[in-house]
Amino acid sequence: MDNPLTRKLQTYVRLTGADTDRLADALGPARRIGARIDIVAEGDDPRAVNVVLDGWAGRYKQFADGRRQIVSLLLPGDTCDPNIFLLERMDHAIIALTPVTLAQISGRTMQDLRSRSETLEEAFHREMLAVAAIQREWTVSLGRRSALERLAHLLCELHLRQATIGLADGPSCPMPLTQPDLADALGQTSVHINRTLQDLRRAGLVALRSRRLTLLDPDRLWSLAQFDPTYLHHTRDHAGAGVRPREADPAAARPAVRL
Amino acid sequence: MDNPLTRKLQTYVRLTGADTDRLADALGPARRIGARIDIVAEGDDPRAVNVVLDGWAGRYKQFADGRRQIVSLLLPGDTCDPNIFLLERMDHAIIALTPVTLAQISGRTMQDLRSRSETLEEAFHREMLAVAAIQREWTVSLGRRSALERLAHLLCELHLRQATIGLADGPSCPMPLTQPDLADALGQTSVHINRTLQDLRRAGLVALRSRRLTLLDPDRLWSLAQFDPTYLHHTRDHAGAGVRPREADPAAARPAVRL
DNA sequence: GGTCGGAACTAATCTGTGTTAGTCGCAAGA
DNA sequence: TCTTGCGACTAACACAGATTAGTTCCGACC
Repeated sequence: MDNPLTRKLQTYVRLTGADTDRLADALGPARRIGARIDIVAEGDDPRAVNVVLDGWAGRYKQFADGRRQIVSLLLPGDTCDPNIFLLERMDHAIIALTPVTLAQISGRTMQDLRSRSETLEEAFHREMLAVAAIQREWTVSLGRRSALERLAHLLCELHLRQATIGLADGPSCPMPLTQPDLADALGQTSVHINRTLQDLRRAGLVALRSRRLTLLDPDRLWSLAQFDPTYLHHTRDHAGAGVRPREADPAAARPAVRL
Repeated sequence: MDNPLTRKLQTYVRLTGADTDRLADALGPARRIGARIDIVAEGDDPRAVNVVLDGWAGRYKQFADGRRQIVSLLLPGDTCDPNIFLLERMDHAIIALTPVTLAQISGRTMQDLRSRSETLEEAFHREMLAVAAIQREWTVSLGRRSALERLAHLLCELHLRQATIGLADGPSCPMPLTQPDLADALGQTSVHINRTLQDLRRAGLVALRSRRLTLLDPDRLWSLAQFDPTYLHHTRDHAGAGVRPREADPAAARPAVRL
């Protein structure tokens, strides 16, 4: 009953006890997957919906010449798309970025769940909308944000997404991505990620060590990243977990923070 | 009955006459919107689902300092998300990139449509999956593709998406985007778009004038872009419309085409 | 407790793309 | 017909970030 998927969906709608029971029953047995192992390969026929219970995973596409782009991150409570079983072939792969615990929900069960509960149906729809919005925000980052803004924005997003499901401890939270992982997510090289991270540290905005992130000055970080959490579409209030900066100044034609 | 939305959904599932009739009835009266006008503004409460019947629109986000990123393109038959009415606030705006004809489906009607027909329900779900896949592919383009590959890839995508709904004429199709539009979609400047376009022309790969695109050498263009149409997830066969190159050589560790 | 491999970090150099500042052509309106 | 404005196009120069080639650090495993 207290699994991250339930907590996640609770941020969109108020689930009844019956809903959470059904959800818990729907989850298959937990599976452990080691770090750096593909959970799903490109070209697979996706038979079931995978739910991340613990650890981080990432969707990615890789070119023949080795270039790789991580296209989204799956944190605890995230699913590899509630409708994925409708497709015949995965167009991308999913890798465990840390050791990961997964549960599966079969396509059949998923359809049952949604047809039995309007609330769950709505929750999954909202979840899909939120995922789409995150993907759009990544597109914006890769297209128009500088290295510094891009990294700052991602760190804001990851902190908030974790705070929402109770995984943040005030201004700090897990951040198990390596610098090469960050590079593949942000469309850069690990060398440049390192430089940019140093800049953020030197500016006193974040601390990041032993896989743990602390937002030292959330206000200035949000402002630098022009981070507007609206896009995460959490309707019920969990956001920020004590780290909600005041409204950004809309008059600022440039990020308020420079380094 | 022969509207682009129907044609689009037909690429995913086989719709019955009853389905297409219901769809046609669901569409509200057509609305004309002039080029460069916002169809939906950021912050709006989305009451209904907009469907593009004619013309091109684009989702975008704009920063206070003027930087703009077009996050996706809406072609005829595309909807601004079948579930959008669940949200309270648009996190991005939608602009008419050409004069556009729209129809609306209210949230209520949309829910009716889907609850009355399993097939329509599945069609809309598949449509959402395809849209998500396109968004991921854009993320890959912005993150890891060079200017040349990026532009080539987008042109392939736009040609194929139009071919699918019967808007392409063999290897050529409408392409009403201006170079500044392309720049905002590809995360670049119009100056560089122009340079890159000249390169593609000089290589004899495409012709683009008076808002019309012709793929002069689709095989080499697909190969340059490493374009793999799987991600569009059209299960029924409309793709290519006579311009389907043979399978790309998976052994090629580098794009086969250089300039 | 050593060694091994990958992640963190640094520095020098290179380059793809941005910036700035134009010209030209064309289509819409006055 | 003349203007106006925007899109297509070009050139010179600047710079953010890539590339290459390391060294150091740390944790996992023998």
